[in-house]
Amino acid sequence: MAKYERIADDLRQKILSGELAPGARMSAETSLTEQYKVSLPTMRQALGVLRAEGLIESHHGIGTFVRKPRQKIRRTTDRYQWEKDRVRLSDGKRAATGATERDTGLKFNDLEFYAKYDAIEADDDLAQVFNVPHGTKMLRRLYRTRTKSENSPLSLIYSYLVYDVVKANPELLDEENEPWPGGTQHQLYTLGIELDRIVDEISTRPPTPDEVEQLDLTQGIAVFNLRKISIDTGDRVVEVSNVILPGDRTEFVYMTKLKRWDA
Amino acid sequence: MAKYERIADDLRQKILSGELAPGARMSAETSLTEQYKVSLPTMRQALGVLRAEGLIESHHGIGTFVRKPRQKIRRTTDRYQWEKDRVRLSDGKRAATGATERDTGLKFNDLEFYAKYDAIEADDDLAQVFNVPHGTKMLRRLYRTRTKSENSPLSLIYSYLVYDVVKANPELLDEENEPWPGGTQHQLYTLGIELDRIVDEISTRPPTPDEVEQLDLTQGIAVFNLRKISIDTGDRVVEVSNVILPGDRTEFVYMTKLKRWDA
DNA sequence: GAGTGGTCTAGACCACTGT
DNA sequence: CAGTGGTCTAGACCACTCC
Repeated sequence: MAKYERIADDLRQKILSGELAPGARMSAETSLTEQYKVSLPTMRQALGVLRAEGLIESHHGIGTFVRKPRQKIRRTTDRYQWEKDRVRLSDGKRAATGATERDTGLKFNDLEFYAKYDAIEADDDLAQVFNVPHGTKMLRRLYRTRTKSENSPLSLIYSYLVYDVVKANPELLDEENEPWPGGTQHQLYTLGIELDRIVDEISTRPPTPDEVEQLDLTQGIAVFNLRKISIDTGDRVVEVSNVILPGDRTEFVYMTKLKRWDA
Repeated sequence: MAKYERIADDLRQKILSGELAPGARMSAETSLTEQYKVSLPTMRQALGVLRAEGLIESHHGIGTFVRKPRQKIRRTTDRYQWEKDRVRLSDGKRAATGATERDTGLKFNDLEFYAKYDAIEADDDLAQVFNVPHGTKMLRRLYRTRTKSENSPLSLIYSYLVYDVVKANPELLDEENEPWPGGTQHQLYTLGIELDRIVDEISTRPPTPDEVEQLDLTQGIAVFNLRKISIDTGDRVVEVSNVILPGDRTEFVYMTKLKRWDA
């Protein structure tokens, strides 16, 4: 077994056993090289292994620390029905709280919303999902929600709608109207659209360099890619969202109710 | 910007643009050091970045290759109802095909099953999920399914049942009876248990060194951790599975049907 | 300024694969 | 055997953070 693996194993065991507690500062790299009697690059390779496993994180000029488990965001299956039930409530009640607050347990005032709209032409992928011709004009909406306290972004959302459908209500074309009380389901409601079902496709992949920066990830932490497809009562795809969620903070919970056997 | 980042950016662009096609063999490291006029460790650092992004993979003694996108396993929401519907079919029909074949599109004969049973005492986590005392005797079942063609494992499954519940049917205590036609839902049926609902909790994390080996992953590829909780018609937790799935091959699809607004 | 992690080098040797 | 990637060293310099 390689030296760096032995060192990584040793340090991993110390972390998992609690000898090195979450949040604890580790010895400096130069000091560790003396302890383990190896060269600096070898020591750094060992630490790189633990970093990729999400066990430690290093901060330039400060030190290397044992990583604390992060607060999970639970995204549950009943979220969508909850949103639908709220669509026809009064404006005030809808504005009081949103789905993000529900997932995180945070308050409206803890969060900072950012939205940006633009128009694009449907690429092959979008054209296929929406079942519209390639090049169809689409409204693309970009959302970012950050917590004020930690200044940590919760997700990156890219939402797509067919432009000609949306323009029936010009208020929906203006990003200044975000955050919209009641969210997308209420926005669609103003167009006379009722949702029949929502399909979630969940995959995971390594983050792009851009996402590492935007979501404040450390090396080795994957992202969830959630594609959410909303289908209306006429079996038409009316909205598609790509939601990028940090893998270390997110948990999905889906409940499948089964039919009873006939008596 | 650091040298290794410039090199990684350059190679990444070549891969994404298709100049380096999927499956293509890259120049040897020593050759790349000459091209980019850097030292070997720096070159290796650049390649390490791309490896962590899942774009390339290296094989000792052979070379470094552009990674091909892998065939996805789709795990859909209607899988559980499909399993339940099959529980009361004849033995022959149940034996003909299983849920794994359904997810992957493979045939029974393409797959190699492995099961190992043992008895353990419930730790805090299991005791809480099952709502039984700490230390309760549990049947732990370990499953591995591999494709014969690729010899690539599809998942690692750890399934837990309360021992005293299972022992009513001694056949369920013997791993030699696996693969059991109709799977866990049919096994529970022989105990007189009918499932009411199944809750899936999905999270993602970096693989442990053991999982990297078992699932044939490369550095930087996360795993899905699916905790599947089966609840019977008496609101009792009857089975819990932890399923470890390779992040680069798996996609979850969940459909949420919404109630209609009152007319 | 002192201490930390981040980058980089030139060169050595080893381990694995295929011929 | 030749060619490949994997490991390791000793030492240098830089960039960042805190005091």
